[in-house]
Amino acid sequence: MSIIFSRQCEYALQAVLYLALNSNGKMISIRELTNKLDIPYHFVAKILQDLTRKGLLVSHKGPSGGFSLVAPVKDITLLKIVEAIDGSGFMDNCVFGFPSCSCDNPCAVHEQWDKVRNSIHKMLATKNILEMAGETKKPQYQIKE
Amino acid sequence: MSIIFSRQCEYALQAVLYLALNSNGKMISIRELTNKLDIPYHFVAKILQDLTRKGLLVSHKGPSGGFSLVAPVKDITLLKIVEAIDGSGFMDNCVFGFPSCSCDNPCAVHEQWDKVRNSIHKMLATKNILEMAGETKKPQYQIKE
DNA sequence: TTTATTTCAGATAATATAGTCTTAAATTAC
DNA sequence: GTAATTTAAGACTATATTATCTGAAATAAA
Ligand code: FES
Ligand code: FES
Repeated sequence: MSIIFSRQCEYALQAVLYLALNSNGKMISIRELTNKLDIPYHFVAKILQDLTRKGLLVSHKGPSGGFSLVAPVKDITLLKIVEAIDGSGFMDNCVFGFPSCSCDNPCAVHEQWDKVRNSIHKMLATKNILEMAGETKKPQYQIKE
Repeated sequence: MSIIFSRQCEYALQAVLYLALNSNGKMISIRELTNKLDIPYHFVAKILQDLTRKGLLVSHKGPSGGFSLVAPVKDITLLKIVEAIDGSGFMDNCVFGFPSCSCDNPCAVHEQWDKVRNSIHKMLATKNILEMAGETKKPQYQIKE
């Protein structure tokens, strides 16, 4: 688990990136996806269903069914996926866990943390999924045959 | 819970900062500390014992006993506390949760994440606890009479 | 129409994290 | 020495997160 996201969220990110890279028109099944990425079938199934309900994916049942990204891929950023799973405000809390995080009564690292927050936000929000896909060099995503 | 640390770790940070601000030679009891910070007594007790075993705090039993920071306060950074609780390598993982995080086969945000990592490291490692204490403006730490 | 494939939904189990309770041991103050 | 205070340690409970299992519903292909 990365320090910033839940497992669910990580799986969501991996899956969406896989869809962006490997679905050329066709749909991709949970089976293929979880096999390739080596992540748990049923658990990920639930996550994909969730993302579908939230309008980020489309699904289709039956043979040759599966999941794919919704049409306007350019609008999908990592941030949208993260917010769909971990909720917006996933970065609003104080590093020390103090009840409130504000400039009025800051903790010792509030100012620096604010900069880190901005960096993370930029990291998640500036590129869309297709652009992300191009920059990924993970063996799991090597398109085969 | 902040996105980067466990509850345990947050409590540890809060507690150590409290000790830095409020112990003027004397020891501070778990009771006082957890009351002031409004955090769970027994749970925090265990954390403080842990930090004591790891040499960051000293403890003393009996009336007027309690905890205080070890002598060379200048050497104690947030990073040391975090590493004592969440372990070192708490920041080594890939944002996407991919099995390995390296420059050889980077994910789409690896490069940017590396910068964030450095910022966080700097945030935790550059100032010692006493310096931190001075910059904190939380009502919980208002020193009373 | 039948069969195979696939998502969908809900129940259940396993694990990790957070938090509590109880008793013992040490120490101080009287 | 006795009583009060405080940390130490271990068992226990609660909650959240992660993961699995089962069966139903939809769909496509034969
Ligand atoms: S108050 Fe601590 S990060 Fe904002
Ligand atoms: S490979 Fe993803 S952050 Fe390094």
